[in-house]
Amino acid sequence: MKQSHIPPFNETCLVRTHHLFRHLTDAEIEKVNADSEIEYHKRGTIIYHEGNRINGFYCIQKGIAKIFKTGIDGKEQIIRFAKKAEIIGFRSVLSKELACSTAEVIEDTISCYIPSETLVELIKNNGNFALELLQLTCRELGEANSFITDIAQKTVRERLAEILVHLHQEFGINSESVLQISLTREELANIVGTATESVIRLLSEFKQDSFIDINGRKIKILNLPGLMKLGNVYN
Amino acid sequence: MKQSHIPPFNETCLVRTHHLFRHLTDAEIEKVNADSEIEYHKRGTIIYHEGNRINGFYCIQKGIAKIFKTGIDGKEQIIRFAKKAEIIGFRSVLSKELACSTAEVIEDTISCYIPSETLVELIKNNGNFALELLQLTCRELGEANSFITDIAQKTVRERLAEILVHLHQEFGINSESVLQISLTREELANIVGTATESVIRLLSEFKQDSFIDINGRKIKILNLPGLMKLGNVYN
DNA sequence: CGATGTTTTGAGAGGATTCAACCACAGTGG
DNA sequence: CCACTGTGGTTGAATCCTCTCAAAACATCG
Repeated sequence: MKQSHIPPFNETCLVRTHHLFRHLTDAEIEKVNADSEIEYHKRGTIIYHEGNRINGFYCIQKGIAKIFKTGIDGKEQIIRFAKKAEIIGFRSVLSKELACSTAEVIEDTISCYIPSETLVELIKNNGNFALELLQLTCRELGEANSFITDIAQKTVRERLAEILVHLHQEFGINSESVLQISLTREELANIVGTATESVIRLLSEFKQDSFIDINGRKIKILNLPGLMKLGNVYN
Repeated sequence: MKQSHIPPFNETCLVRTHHLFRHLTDAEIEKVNADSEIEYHKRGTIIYHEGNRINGFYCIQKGIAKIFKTGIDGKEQIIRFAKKAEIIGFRSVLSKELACSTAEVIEDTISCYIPSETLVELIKNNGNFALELLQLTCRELGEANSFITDIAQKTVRERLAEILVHLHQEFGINSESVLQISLTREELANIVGTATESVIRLLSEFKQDSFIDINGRKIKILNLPGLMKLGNVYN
């Protein structure tokens, strides 16, 4: 529960701008803003930890966090990332279980902490909001199911190619075609579900075949369609 | 969309008895019962098919269905099972996408089809129901995430042992310790995410080590704690 | 400039898949 | 009644993908 104390940020949560909250009334937005707190987290900070109780959820305003579960002998499995306008931690809040994943910052975040009572009240009182949140959860569930199928059926090579495509979709590339998210080889391995060394070997193969170019943690996407084909990604 | 026509079943949906629906008012239950239709499906029947639009969801009253996704070259990946009092298909209904999985009956079912409008109305008008459904979805999402971690990190042997434990938890055993769900070797493989031959080999290893006994599709659980240990299952 | 963490590369071991052949059994039809 | 056919289960052997272990090169940072 470490929370970095950094220069004040004189703004309320940007709730108004979040798709999820678009159905809230002015009064409700008022309430959410009043109940919530801005938090600042630096790279490497844990926002919440697997096994702990959490009494609220977070809406990311800026930065990126990785959400992962810890498996046997401590190996982490990255479930997803959360970036601007996405919410994390609500799953455990709603199912009233202890957090079953850890959220760690990989790019300094500003986030908005909203207590669970506020969330539950919104769900109970605002049907459109409840529906919106349900849809969001269902979409996440659908993605999780797809990932299960992929990880069960595809080879490591296919999965790595697919993950690169997904990262491209989710975080985009800059003017030089470099992925806008910087991950260690180990983190990539922990998404794909493989060993770090395998990721390294495959990345350099992809490089040799001109699908990508690598410069440290900067991955330049040279041939997106090629990667999609490699990863059997259709969409 | 094939629907077996079998002897009439003079009852309304057993909505009242479902945990999920406990917060409905009498009027709402009336409405659900009026809107819904009983359907009978025999083993092998498809309740809904991946890629099709579905305009309602199903509440299983009796029997078992397997929910699976179809991966590369048609190999199926079983995501979960649905038995009495569980609902299927609502995910796609709510996220307004085409069905992204197929539901096939593996033990004759009686189910209750409820149109999506009815569901959406309930969510919008009954906050407690919305919350309940959200919690259900969150729990499913949590399970999916655990499964991702397992499938990514455990060996096939561990996963198979774990699946046997899960099936034991979910479907129980009869007086002779035989699992109350009957699956082909291929179906087992499609849960675990492996080849049919691997399942066969491992099952007979488990048998040799007296964890289980096998008689065709009947799997007798002889040493549950042993299986849990084998599969690194803690709970 | 040590010191620690990350990335690379190599070699060997092993787990899991694939391919192939074979058996058991039930249902079909001549 | 029995050959015929199809599905599900089993076993063996060869192959290959992936992991593990080990060591070295790099990088980053106080």
